[in-house]
Amino acid sequence: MARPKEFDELAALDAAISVFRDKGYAATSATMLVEALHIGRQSLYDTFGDKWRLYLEAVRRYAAQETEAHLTALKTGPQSIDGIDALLARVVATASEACLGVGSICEFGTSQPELTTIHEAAGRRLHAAVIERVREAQSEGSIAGDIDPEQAAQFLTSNIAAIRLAARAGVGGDSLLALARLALRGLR
Amino acid sequence: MARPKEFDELAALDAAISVFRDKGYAATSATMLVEALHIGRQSLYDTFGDKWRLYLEAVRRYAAQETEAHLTALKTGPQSIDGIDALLARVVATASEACLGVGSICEFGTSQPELTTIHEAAGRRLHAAVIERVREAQSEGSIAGDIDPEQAAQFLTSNIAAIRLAARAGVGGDSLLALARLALRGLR
DNA sequence: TCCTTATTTGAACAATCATTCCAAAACTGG
DNA sequence: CCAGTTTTGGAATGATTGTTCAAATAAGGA
Repeated sequence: MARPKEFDELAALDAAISVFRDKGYAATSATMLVEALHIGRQSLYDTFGDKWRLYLEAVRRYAAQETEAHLTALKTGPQSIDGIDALLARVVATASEACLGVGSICEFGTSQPELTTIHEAAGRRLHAAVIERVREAQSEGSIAGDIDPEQAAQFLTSNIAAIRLAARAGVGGDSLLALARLALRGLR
Repeated sequence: MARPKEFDELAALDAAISVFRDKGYAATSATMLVEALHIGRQSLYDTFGDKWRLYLEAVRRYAAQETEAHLTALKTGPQSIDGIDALLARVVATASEACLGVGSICEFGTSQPELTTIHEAAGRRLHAAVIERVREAQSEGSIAGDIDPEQAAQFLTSNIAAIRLAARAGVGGDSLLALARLALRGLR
């Protein structure tokens, strides 16, 4: 062995995430990536293959990080509804940065199987956790019992995307908070 | 005067809309546009200027068409709540096609003033109509009186985007309907 | 019918794209 | 200090990008 790896691969991925999240895939050039990751062109291709594979890896990492943060927020509070509330509050608080998940869905829809697989994996994980939390909240009486927990979970995750989209459209923080509050109100 | 125009400019714009709406701006090439619009390259540039101006024109036309359709749906039914219901139902029914508005927001956020202007113009128009309808529904008793009509309107338009985003992510029609129903439930 | 004026068409433009080759520089383990 | 490997930047790849030039085509009005 001689020289070990000189750059942090995960840090480079994070840099890629921040480029892709606000430029999208198509509008991001290899040159932009080289500058943002602070590594040489060849290192980029050696490490990540090509632009598409780097994108997939970035989305994968972003989805994992984001899902983890969501699950952590979900665990908040004495009551289950507090966790759901914390989840939405976190989304509002972080809404100033574009969501790579939303961007990725918008740009590619379900046309790229490799991408869809990533979204579905992260989606299922969050979905299951939200469903469980909704069920608990129902037995605690803070969510109406006549609501299908699965539909409620879909509604919540869908409204998370909606809040982020509204933020990207320029809607202010106060209004985003109102969106979160009304979404919750629908489940009472 | 010599030769009249050989192609329908508005039909060409509609073709441009359908390309941009499912490829996005950056991933759409001039060649793709030429093929989709069924006009020569030069005719395209003579008529629309360049790719960006064509995009702006497409978004403008799409926004106008979509706003009009929304306003029409809003007028439905004996009660005001029926109009709101029809609005959401239409969104669910047409959700299989990508929304150029959502795509445009996702791709550019508020970074392009010319684009933001278009969105805001269409947004204000729909927003005002929804607010009015919400107020009526409140006096008819089908929407809770303690809800701020402005926030309710924002919530509704935001959920319209959410439904379209969910559809783009592959969520089925039944689930989309459930999303619409839960959104409405939040206002009761 | 000829001329004028648009429109269309296809070739050509320079620029940029993602990607690869290559050789020099940088660095660590031995 | 040397060996060996990784990183790096520049040059070059062929393909595609958005855009324009120039000639050909067509349809009024004269």
